[in-house]
Amino acid sequence: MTGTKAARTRLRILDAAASEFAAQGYAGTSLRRIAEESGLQLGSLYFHFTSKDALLSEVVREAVAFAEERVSSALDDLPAAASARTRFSAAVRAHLRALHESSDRGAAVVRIIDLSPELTAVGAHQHVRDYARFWTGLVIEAQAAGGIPGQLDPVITRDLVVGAMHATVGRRQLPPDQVARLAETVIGLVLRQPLTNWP
Amino acid sequence: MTGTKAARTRLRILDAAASEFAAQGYAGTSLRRIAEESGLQLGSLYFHFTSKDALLSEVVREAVAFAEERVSSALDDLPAAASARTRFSAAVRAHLRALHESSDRGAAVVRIIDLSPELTAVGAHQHVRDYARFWTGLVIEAQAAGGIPGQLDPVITRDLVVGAMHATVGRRQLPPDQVARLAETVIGLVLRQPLTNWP
Amino acid sequence: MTGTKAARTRLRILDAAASEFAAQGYAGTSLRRIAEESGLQLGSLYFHFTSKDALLSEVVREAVAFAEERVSSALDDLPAAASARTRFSAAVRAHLRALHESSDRGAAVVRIIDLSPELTAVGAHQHVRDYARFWTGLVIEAQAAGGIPGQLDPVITRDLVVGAMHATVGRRQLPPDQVARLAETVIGLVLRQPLTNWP
Amino acid sequence: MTGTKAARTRLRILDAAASEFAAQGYAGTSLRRIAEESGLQLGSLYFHFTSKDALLSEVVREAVAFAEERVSSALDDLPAAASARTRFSAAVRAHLRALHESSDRGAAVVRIIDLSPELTAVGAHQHVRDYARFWTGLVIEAQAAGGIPGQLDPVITRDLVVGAMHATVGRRQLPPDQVARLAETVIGLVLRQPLTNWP
DNA sequence: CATGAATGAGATTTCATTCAT
DNA sequence: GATGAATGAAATCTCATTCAT
Repeated sequence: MTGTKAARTRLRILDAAASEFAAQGYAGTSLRRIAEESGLQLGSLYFHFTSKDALLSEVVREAVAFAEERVSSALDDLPAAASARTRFSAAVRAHLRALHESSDRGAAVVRIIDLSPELTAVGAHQHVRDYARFWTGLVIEAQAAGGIPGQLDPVITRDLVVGAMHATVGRRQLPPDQVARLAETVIGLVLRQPLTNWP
Repeated sequence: MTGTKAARTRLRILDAAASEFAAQGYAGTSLRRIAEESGLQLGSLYFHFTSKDALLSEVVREAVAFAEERVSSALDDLPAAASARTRFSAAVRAHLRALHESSDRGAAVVRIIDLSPELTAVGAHQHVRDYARFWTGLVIEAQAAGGIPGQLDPVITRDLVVGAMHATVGRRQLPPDQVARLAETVIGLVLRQPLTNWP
Repeated sequence: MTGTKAARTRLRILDAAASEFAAQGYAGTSLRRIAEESGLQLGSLYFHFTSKDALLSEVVREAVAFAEERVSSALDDLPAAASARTRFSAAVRAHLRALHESSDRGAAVVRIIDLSPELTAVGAHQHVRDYARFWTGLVIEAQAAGGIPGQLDPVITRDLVVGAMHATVGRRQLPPDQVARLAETVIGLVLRQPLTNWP
Repeated sequence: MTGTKAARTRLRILDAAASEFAAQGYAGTSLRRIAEESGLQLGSLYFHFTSKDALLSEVVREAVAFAEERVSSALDDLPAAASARTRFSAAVRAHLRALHESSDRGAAVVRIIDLSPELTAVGAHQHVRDYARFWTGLVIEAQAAGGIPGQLDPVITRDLVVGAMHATVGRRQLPPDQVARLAETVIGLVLRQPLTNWP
């Protein structure tokens, strides 16, 4: 087993919380439901998290870290000489896969990040900002390589690209092949690259 | 005076509700706050709307109608011979202006549409779907004219483009010139057209 | 037409109120529903009645008067030489018919009289008390004639007999032949008279 | 101590609820008052009962069980050879004592059973029906023994007898000797037995 | 005669949170 | 580590009532 009993319970809570936050938003999520989903009594949550806000903060932190780690390792898997277009494409694919993958971990970020005044109050925006900066870099690389028009503002462009990807997350989970189609469409639209892996 | 007394009160409520829904989401919005913003007592809301759901439904209906009307009339203002690229660009500009302008009326749609299981329950998705179909048409036109790669799925593409625009709506309202920059960036990214009106 | 327009509206309100009070009790009855049933707007009720209590008071007064009138005239229709048993039997039949007859006028009394602390507050108990005293007389007559055991307390007995009759009023209305069966059973039980009009 | 802390609180709530339901009816009863009478905060009720309906259901169930148990054990205390008249009389005495005694536990049933559409919704009518069937048996026994006219319909008769007893329950509680007088009057009226225990 | 618009109090229910055990 | 019991505030909604028109 991984870690102590407390650590495993903690994970169950985070899973349940991510799922609820993703599906109902911050205000729409009740701790009672999270407790039920975790197989705990309501009061027991407070042994693991000090408040609803703290729980949200952790969920967001984990979810961003999850996406970041996926994208980073996808880039690391590329040959050192990979082109900026290849790197950008790989990042898009990894990010979309992370968003749509199991257990709502990814979805949670997206759906909540935009909508919650609570996030700022909770100080979780820092994680998000770091990750965003990372994407700005990818955009600038792609512009330098001619994959994205150079005269566009890189920050605005990054917001549009990331926003477009986030908009693909819905309440139902998509099967992997549809996620792949999404990724190729993003790439085709943004980089104007001929599509790969396309049926 | 515009309309009856009730009609004016109704408008005040809808304004307040749009603003609250946009800022706090459905679950996070309290009718008490809407009442306060409208200068009414809580109970008085129920003279004008039968429930919170009904209020949401009306807000969404009005907001979508507002955006639709803006975009339609922007297209109608174009010369009959306008190219598909011109039409697409005009639509993007009008849509973004509608979203960022006019006391959250537009913003409400965006921020809520994605997050609310309530919308479906409330039957407001129909308005949204109609408007979405309208954008699919614009994408197909642009593809036929070579402004958007023809091999991309038009529905997915439409979701990405509209999603990118919606992601630009934040909690604070943007000044008109920033909205214009957003629009030109979207156009530059999607149509790869040389930017116009750019400082 | 009977009376002025106001008088006719007043009747519609009383009918609706009797029906609602009978079915839902005092607290469970809402003026809005009464207004709807009467084809009026809520506020318009107050032109005819000064409060919910006043409306209740009127309904009870009318309902008791209705039953009283029915029973009195049934007794008046008897030959002057009619026996006490005959008179008692006729009263039972008339009372039960009044209770189960159309438009809830009768039912209203029964179902509300017992349950409402409001009745006392509203001063409507006087009508009820008068009618009750009338029944005490009938019981005493029947005792004198040997139809009811003489050693029983007439007031308690009256409460039991009237209570038994009232218990027959339910939420659904009974067809006339079932009301007749009820009446003959009451008579058979209380007076031990051979049943009449029995199939 | 009797049972856990929760069990004791639950009892306090049920007592308060029975008293309120009996005095004010279902619609007229406010949970806030029940909470106050129980020495709890309003919200705390929901730890013990999921809704007002559930509370009503429990009160009725308990009250019927209480009356049933009293009557059953009164019959069990009789010699095996006791006559039907004796059994019927004992049942009447026990039922009336149960109704008028013990902090509204009994009264609650009576006053609510008739008036509440809610009872059906709440599924509590089953308990009531079972108890009613039990009384039908007593009536039939008494008819066989000649205590009640054999030609009367036993179900209607049972409704009348039980209805008469229920009508004796008022808002104020009666002292034991008055309850005894009531019982003897019912017996004298229904069975035409010479009265016993009579001052 | 009747409506339209609003009020303020109160209803039931749900919530995040606490703390003794 | 976790539960059981309770709290107090806030949520949505309904109610009887008022009064200008």
